[in-house]
Amino acid sequence: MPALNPHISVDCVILGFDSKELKVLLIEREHINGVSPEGHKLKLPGSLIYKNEDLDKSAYRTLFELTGLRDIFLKQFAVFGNPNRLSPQEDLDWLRKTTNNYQIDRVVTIAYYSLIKLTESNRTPKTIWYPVKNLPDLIFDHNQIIKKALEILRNEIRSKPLCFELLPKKFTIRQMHDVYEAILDESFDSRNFRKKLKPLKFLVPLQEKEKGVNHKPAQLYRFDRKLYFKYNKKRNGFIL
Amino acid sequence: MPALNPHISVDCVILGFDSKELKVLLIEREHINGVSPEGHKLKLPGSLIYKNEDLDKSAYRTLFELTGLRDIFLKQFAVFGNPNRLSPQEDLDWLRKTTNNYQIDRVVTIAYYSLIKLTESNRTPKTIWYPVKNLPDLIFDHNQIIKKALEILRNEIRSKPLCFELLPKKFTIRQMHDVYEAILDESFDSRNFRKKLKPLKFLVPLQEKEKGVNHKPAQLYRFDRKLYFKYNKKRNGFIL
DNA sequence: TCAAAAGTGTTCTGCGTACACCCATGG
DNA sequence: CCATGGGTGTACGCAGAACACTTTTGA
Repeated sequence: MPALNPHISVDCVILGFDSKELKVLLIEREHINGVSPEGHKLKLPGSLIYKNEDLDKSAYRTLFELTGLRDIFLKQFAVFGNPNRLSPQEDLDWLRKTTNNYQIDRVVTIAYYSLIKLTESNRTPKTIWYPVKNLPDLIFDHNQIIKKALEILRNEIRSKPLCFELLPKKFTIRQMHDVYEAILDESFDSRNFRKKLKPLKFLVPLQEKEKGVNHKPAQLYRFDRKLYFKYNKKRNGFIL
Repeated sequence: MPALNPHISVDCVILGFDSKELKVLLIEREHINGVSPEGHKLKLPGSLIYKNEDLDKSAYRTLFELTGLRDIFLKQFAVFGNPNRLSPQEDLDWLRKTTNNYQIDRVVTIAYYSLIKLTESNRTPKTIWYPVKNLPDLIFDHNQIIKKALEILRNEIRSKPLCFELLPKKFTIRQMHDVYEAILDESFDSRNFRKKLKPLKFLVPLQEKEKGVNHKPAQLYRFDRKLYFKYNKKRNGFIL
């Protein structure tokens, strides 16, 4: 294993949508000598970077190691560098014990966020998906990191095609609608919402409809990224 | 002097407006033993942080020490952590020589941007204001940092009251207009521009007009920050 | 036949945009 | 009296917002 850089870490705020609400991926603080520290505190997936590792690479690696997730979009969104962020003392003690050979003093963390669709397949034993409303107390400043991620997401989702990260490849208009409502915590008239989507050429209707629902089955669409970049080079606001 | 943390630095992209174009504050790379290194390379004001120093504090301190500027708004906007960013070798050699007692290996830098009005008073001997178009080659990845700062600024200035940072306390509509044109590199119809500003209650007209100009003197305004926050809590787009 | 969501159109209002002329001042 | 920018108003088109009913399916 390469040497760690004990001054800099990455933390990932992975947000998922289960067709109802927005959830964040948390993991249990690793046990020390097989014993769980008091309180079973939860944390974001994250770790110290390696000495010669690019920050983005480190974020992808960490996420994969801790959750098995890979090939998902990750975006750096903020830095948390308060000299006292490794508190309370109990949390710092835990960190020191789980990184044996390093003298941990102060760690500046680079925070990333990501969006993924939530299916049974990413509910591994290691990962806990927690609704973003009413989170429990997390380790260090992780509550604050999530809060900031949500603020940034709410701004970016209005002008970038982020919602497709939260949806399956084939999706219905209703699903898009629900994503926007869940993230922005605001409700949208479905007729007006559809009207806005109609002219968007990068929403390609498929020769396929929803199945096995006890109501009129909805048209399925896919997102065409190429068309998006072709027609939206200058576009400022995407939806709403 | 407190101990430095040789792993983390801050760099400040200070943008100024001289009523014509946007300029960025650069400083000369410090001399080594009184001898200027070859090429007289320029750099952003920035330095390593102290061991126990908050990142924002460090940015304010650094800026003050290197340029004499204080009490200006500074905002963290990105992190640059490429393991090879301290290149070319010549630049790294220079950095090592000017921070004698520290072993510099890899430095992750936290970048801040700021906006100020450009007057004779901030043109100190130490500072060089360089038009952001056609910058020379700067040290390390500083060209890239400035490019990113401009991208972010161009987005933020549309939805936040940043333009007032670039203007004197008393300003005319024309001056605001020029700021937007300079930053967004786009031209605006002056009648429509004024029309958009009319309803904004936080633009308070003063009992005072421009003086000493050889044309009809313009109304002076001030920006009322309290009114801004009162009326714009939910407002999404500010101008344009 | 019922429940549940899909899908469709019109009207009104407000905002962005295009565009031309007279006004006040200093030189 | 001239040059320079300050300051004003109107008409058009598009886009957002409000709002109700018919359709298709599974149970």
